[in-house]
Amino acid sequence: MNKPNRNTSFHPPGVDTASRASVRRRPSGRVTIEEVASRAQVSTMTVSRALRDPSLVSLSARERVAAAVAQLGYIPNRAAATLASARSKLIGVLVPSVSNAVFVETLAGVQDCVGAAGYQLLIGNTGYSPARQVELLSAYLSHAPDGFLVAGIDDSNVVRQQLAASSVPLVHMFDLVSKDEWSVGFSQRRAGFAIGAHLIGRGARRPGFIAAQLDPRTMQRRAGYRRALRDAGLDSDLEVLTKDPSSVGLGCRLLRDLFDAAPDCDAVFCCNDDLALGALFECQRLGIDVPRELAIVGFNDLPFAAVSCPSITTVATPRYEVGFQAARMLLQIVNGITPTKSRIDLGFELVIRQSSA
Amino acid sequence: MNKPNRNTSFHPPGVDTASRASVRRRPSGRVTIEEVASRAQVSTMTVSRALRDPSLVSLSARERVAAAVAQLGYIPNRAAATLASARSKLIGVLVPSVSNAVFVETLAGVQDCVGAAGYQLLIGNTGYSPARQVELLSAYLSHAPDGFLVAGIDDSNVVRQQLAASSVPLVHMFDLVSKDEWSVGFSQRRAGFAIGAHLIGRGARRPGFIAAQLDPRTMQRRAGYRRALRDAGLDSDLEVLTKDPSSVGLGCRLLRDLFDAAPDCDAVFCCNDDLALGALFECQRLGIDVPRELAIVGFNDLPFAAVSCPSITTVATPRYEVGFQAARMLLQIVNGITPTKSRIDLGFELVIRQSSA
DNA sequence: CTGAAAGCGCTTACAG
DNA sequence: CTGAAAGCGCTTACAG
Repeated sequence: MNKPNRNTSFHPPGVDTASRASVRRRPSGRVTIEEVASRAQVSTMTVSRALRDPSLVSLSARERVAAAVAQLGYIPNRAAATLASARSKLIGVLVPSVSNAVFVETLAGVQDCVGAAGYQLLIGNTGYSPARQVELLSAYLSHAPDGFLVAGIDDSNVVRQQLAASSVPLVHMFDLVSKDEWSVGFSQRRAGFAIGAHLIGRGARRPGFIAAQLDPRTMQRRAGYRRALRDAGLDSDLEVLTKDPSSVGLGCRLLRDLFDAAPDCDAVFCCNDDLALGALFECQRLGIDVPRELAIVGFNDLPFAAVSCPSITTVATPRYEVGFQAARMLLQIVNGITPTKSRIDLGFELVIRQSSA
Repeated sequence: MNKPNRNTSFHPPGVDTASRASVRRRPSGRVTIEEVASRAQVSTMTVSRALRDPSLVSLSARERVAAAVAQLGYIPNRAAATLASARSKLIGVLVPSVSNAVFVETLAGVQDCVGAAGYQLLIGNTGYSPARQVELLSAYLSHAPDGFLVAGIDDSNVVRQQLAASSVPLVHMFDLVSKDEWSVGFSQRRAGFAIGAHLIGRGARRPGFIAAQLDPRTMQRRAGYRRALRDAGLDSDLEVLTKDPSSVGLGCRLLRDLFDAAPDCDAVFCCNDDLALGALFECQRLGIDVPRELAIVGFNDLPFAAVSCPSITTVATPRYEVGFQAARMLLQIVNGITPTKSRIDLGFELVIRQSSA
């Protein structure tokens, strides 16, 4: 054993390994790279190399290191590695709502992409609030993430400044921003337009729109949808909007409000599938036949939309892919590779089902 | 400016601040505590104290530090703090499925509890796989989390060893384990029993059970449910089980399978609300009247259960509270406070609605 | 392919 | 209330 005594007040007479009395130690109890090195009869540098890139090290050294690591149960200390290398292997992810099924799948895409490369995620819920964005950002910045992946970031003020000042690379998810920034998403506007066009093509004379939260993406869908109606010479002003957070129950309420406002309404575009499901339930309760009396369209294609009764027409969004591709882009940037395109449009697909057949 | 020159190859003649030629620097570009200290005319220790606990520092020092921090845009480097203090302010959270709405709310509870104390979460998806648990655990261990919060951790083998060896405090969520470990949850078994008893009390003669995933918690619900049936002298063997992951669509399929197996089935306990919703949709498609011909009961009380048509009887589970309380318990342990109870049973509530009225 | 030295940016443990 | 010294456990930047 050539490991020095530590953590002991017992000094065997005659043998004083800590002869330089001023040396103080603060042992953390963890096995360090130094212990692995001494056991493997190599320097700490060789252990470090063997662990990060075995090809840099001779076979015999590699084997001795592996054995020592296994015997000692060595686990590298990332805080030390981060401090020394200025690489945290952490990625900050900011989404408006982690409870929203849409972002849950996006996070899965991100996770699947970065996990293999050994990155961990710091996931933050901005709750659509700019103040919260600023808060989270500074909290995350102290962890020195190698990059940021963000959805629905306020496009003005403090947030952008903070980000720019930190010089941490950032990729936008969902929002297709200006070409001098990085982004992966699709056009909410065009998706909204496609829905409007579908309802018109199907013969709707008095379509309505119901929406909650009223975040920018929702408002873009709305703009596209309204454009389609106006292009066809239809009234686009029939809508029930609320800033309340979206839920199935809210869909029930908004559907009722819509019908109260316009009993002749014959189609409704719900800004997301939860609202559409609520609208469908409410129609069942009110005895309104879907789609004969009222066509219903949702947004996102959540799993239940395909199997409800009737099944729900919706727009399938590439949310998993948005997360995956955005993460891939970020990893490229982090590793000094310039992505070929600064803006990736993943498109969407209108899925016509029974609720508007 | 008493800040030494850095990052420059320009050496003004006569003034050589880096006279000791052997000193090499690897500047990260970040503002450091040293720069704040020199600007505030105090030592780095005073800055450190002012930032962590202002009460340890004189008012004037505090003010100068605050001003310097603001002027320089200083952001503390957590990696350095972690290395020096052996406190990472990171908490590892392992759940079976981050896409499951149940765990999403649990994570929200955890977040709300630890966020205020400045902790960040490392969230991992075990996918109900022991191998994945081991993987995630070692990955997280290198970040030296101050504690772990886990749900559905394999109760045998490697996992527990890893955890014990690391001596990182751990609290179990959902599973109420032995009293010499920490846990917050409720009795799945009793909840299952309550459902069985309810269906019997309501007059069910031929109840069935459908379930997916078949994780331990599901099997505990099943055990309680079966016990209730057997206590009442009913057959408890009518069930359709699959290891496939749960979904609304799967609920449709399992309901059909159940009816194919037993056309006289008059009630069904679905192991969760997604399955129950699918079962309800399928009944609507098949023209089966719920609850007259078939009573349906779900589990978890997800938001849609209260507003579907008919609304769905289910068990309201304290999933947010499980996360919050478990996090609270963990924080106490981390801070050296011994929680009064090692096992907190949060209970559950049977919510009877139209689908089994 | 290998290693000795220095440093990353904080906090601990002392000492005043 | 304040500060100088040492150290946390790695990796960078050199040099062989």
